[in-house]
Amino acid sequence: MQSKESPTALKFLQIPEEAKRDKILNAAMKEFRYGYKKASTDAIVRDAGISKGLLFFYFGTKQGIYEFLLNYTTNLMRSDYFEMLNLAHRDILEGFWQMSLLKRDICYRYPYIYDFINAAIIYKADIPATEIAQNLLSQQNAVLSELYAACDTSLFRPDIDSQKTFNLIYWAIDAFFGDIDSKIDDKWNDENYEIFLKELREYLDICKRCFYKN
Amino acid sequence: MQSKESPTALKFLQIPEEAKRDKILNAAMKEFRYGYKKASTDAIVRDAGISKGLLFFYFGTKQGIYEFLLNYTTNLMRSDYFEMLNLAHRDILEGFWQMSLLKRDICYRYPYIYDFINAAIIYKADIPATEIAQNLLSQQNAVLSELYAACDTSLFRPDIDSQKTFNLIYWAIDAFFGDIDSKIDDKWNDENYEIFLKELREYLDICKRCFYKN
DNA sequence: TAGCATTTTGACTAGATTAGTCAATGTTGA
DNA sequence: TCAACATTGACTAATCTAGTCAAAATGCTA
Repeated sequence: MQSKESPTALKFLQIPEEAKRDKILNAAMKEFRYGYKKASTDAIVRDAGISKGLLFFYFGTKQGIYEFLLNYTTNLMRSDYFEMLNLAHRDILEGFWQMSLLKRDICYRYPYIYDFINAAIIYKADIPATEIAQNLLSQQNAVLSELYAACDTSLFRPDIDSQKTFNLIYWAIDAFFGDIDSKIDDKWNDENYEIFLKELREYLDICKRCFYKN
Repeated sequence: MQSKESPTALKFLQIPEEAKRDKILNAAMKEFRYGYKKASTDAIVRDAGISKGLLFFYFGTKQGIYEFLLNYTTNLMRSDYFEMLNLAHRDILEGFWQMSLLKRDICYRYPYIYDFINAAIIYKADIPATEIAQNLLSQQNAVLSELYAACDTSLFRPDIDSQKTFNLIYWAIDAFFGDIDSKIDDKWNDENYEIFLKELREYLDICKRCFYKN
């Protein structure tokens, strides 16, 4: 009853060990970081520690891997962003704080997920299944707009353009993540988690003091 | 008297037309954007509009191209940063303003130079001639430290850590550049130059009002 | 005009890499 | 013991790789 071509990569989803699944996903995200064409399936299997045959047993084709990855990451981000939007106070700094916690969790599990998603957006030229990538892009932009719309800008200093204030806060957090990422080689672990949270909180406090009323 | 192996790519520097030189440099930077191994010399010549033979006539080997590029960009950045440090007022916002003007000029001429340099720093693993790349990295870090050292932090609000204030300003400018880059497809031209300057100035003014005394 | 040096070409090579296959082997549970 | 499934890795044909080189184009001098 089960077709040979498995468009939803059923076989892959049936792997019982989550750790193995994630190892394959991470290897694939890492390799697709620079777009579709430059990625090598040999490199993926080498990195994931599985055989060539198994990868194609799971996904059928290279394009199959890529499309599964696009869907997987899109859904992951979508559910997390929705959660964030629900949690978010109208105080945008609290919203960003929640988002940062989610982002940190995602990056801990999938260190290359943002690289992968950015590549999908930037290098759409050499990528198949563009509709999905396009969706992803508009979705990402939509989240920022929604956040801004939900944000109580009356908390901001009245003498400064609130969209620009919003951008400055967003950029600060984004750059802080980038800075941390470049400093940590083995990416995230539990001991630098606390340091990270403490420092991030300090930056958010500065933003509050500088960009908010009083 | 002239050796067959030309380590300094003399032949290339002797090209009279600057436009042709830049076209080759840009094609190479674009292709080396993801590190050394993933770059294809075929792609470079295709993009630069020259023949395969000519590229190797200029640079000898693929590694020759890469090393020349590393040297070229390092020197370019070094001279510009030195100029900036001289120009920089002790008011860091004015220093960043000068830096932004230089950066814009560089990106106008070499759209992929920052991608190239970042790749050299991040993916040092797959790159030959690591000493040069290492130099580049420490140089880049040194510039930020020098800027901070030269900066008159007494202009900042006294109730906020001045290193963090410095970082926030730097990050804002950096993210602003990134944001502009992602919006402009054909990168820079003369008409969006004015818009860019105006908006950047606005962000710097906000920084002044929020992070400086009074 | 001829003649020489320099610049430029692109077809060519040998070797590496590519996505994808498949018969064989390992593993599981009943 | 056996059958269903998971996993392997050597293998292929096609493409891509860095680098070569004889030939052609161009510029320069006289």
